[in-house]
Amino acid sequence: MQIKTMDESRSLERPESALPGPIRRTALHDTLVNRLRDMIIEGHLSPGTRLNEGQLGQMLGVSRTPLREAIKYLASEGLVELVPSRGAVVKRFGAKDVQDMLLVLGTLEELAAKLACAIASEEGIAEIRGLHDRMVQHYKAGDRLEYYKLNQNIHTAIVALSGNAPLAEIHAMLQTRLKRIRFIGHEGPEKWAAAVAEHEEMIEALEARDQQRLAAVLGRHLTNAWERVRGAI
Amino acid sequence: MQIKTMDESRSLERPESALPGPIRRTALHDTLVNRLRDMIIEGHLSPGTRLNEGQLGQMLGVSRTPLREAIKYLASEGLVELVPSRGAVVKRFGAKDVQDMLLVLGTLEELAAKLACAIASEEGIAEIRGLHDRMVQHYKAGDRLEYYKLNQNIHTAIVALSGNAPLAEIHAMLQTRLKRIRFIGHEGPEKWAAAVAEHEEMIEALEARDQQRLAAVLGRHLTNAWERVRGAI
DNA sequence: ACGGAAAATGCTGCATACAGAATACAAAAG
DNA sequence: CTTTTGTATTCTGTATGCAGCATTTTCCGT
Repeated sequence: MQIKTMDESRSLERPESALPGPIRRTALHDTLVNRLRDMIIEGHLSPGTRLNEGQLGQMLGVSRTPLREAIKYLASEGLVELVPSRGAVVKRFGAKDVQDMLLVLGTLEELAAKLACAIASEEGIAEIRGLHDRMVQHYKAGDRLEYYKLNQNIHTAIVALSGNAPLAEIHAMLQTRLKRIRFIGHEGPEKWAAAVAEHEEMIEALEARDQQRLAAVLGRHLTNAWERVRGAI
Repeated sequence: MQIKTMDESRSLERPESALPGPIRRTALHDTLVNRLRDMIIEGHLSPGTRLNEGQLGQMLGVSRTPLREAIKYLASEGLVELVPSRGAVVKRFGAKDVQDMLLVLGTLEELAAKLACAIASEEGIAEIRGLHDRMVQHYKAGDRLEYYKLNQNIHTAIVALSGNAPLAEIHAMLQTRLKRIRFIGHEGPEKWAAAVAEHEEMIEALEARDQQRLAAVLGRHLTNAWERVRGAI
């Protein structure tokens, strides 16, 4: 076998058009990945079920080829499991898996908190304060779904403030895996209130750039998250 | 319907898939993923180069379809980047990316160290001691490649001792991304000796189940790793 | 000669087609 | 009635073909 180094394609600098991007050309791949992810997270594809390619492709209006590629992508993300000659099945998480993931997630968020306190811009912090305020409004209105979405966004935004791209990427992956679990965990009013209070403290610590306090409350927040979902598994 | 959880087929020692190998028992997908990974890590596909599907498929003896699926998998792993209408290019890491990844890797290893000290079995620790001793032998023999492999294996094994599967998985992903970088970083004799000494201290701390010391030396080890490779980027 | 537009080439993205494996079902033997 | 075996169907795994986009080359006008 001859493996020769492939000829170097030249610079290939991507246009990197950040903002002016109309949703003009979105590759089908991304669309499929997102739709499949949503179907798994929202429970339309429950854990353990096999992903029938023909059926699923017809349902989504695409052929099997791009669908299979999307499934392989999700497999690497850890949402589905590839079984030889038998296709893909939605991965199921046991209680220990969830606990382990929350532990890692908490550690990553603590790291992100330290970095964010050190280097975040004032605008970035203000943005998170804005997200938080909107989240509180949804909480007062009793809108669980919107609350939930903003909650996730806040955690993601804090990690993004760390300026560490790989950290943000891994955090997003773990959060995605846990979304399905959290989707189930419907905590009672008192625990919900406690979660909101923790968030308030988080924002205050961030605004004060208090690394220790932010890391501590994040750790507590994740521990409590485990308490909230442990019954639902 | 029973779902049996398949065990890891990720072996440490890959049989270095021979060319005429009609090993049709393993799924082609895994084979392709591994071979592409190796080609990227070992530099046969340098960062920035486009992955030409036709050419690569012919080179590897497969058609484009399974190759594309493998590429999508690697994209989710972060080794290649998908550019719409232009295929996949080998991701290039800047100095900051490497530094960021090492920071996350260090944090994860510190977490793993704490867990491992708490729950590892004596056999598990003894096994790592064995790996370490073999590594030292290769060091004394001046065999860089074998030393390097055992070095990676030791870190992987420590993380595995934590008993936290998601942690191990993410750690492996990051380590894979960094393999290409470390493959380049040929440190001089004195730094090499320092690295070995750090490893010796790691093992001692693990055998003593000293969480603080193990976490500390792991952090120092990763910081030094950054010093060793920063020139090569 | 020089600049620019239009044709040409190569590659990706997607759909379809085909072969082999796994499962389900049915019939026959104990 | 249970078990086993042979067959049929469904689904996965892989190959191939075609259309569209990106880039390069060519050719014409100035």
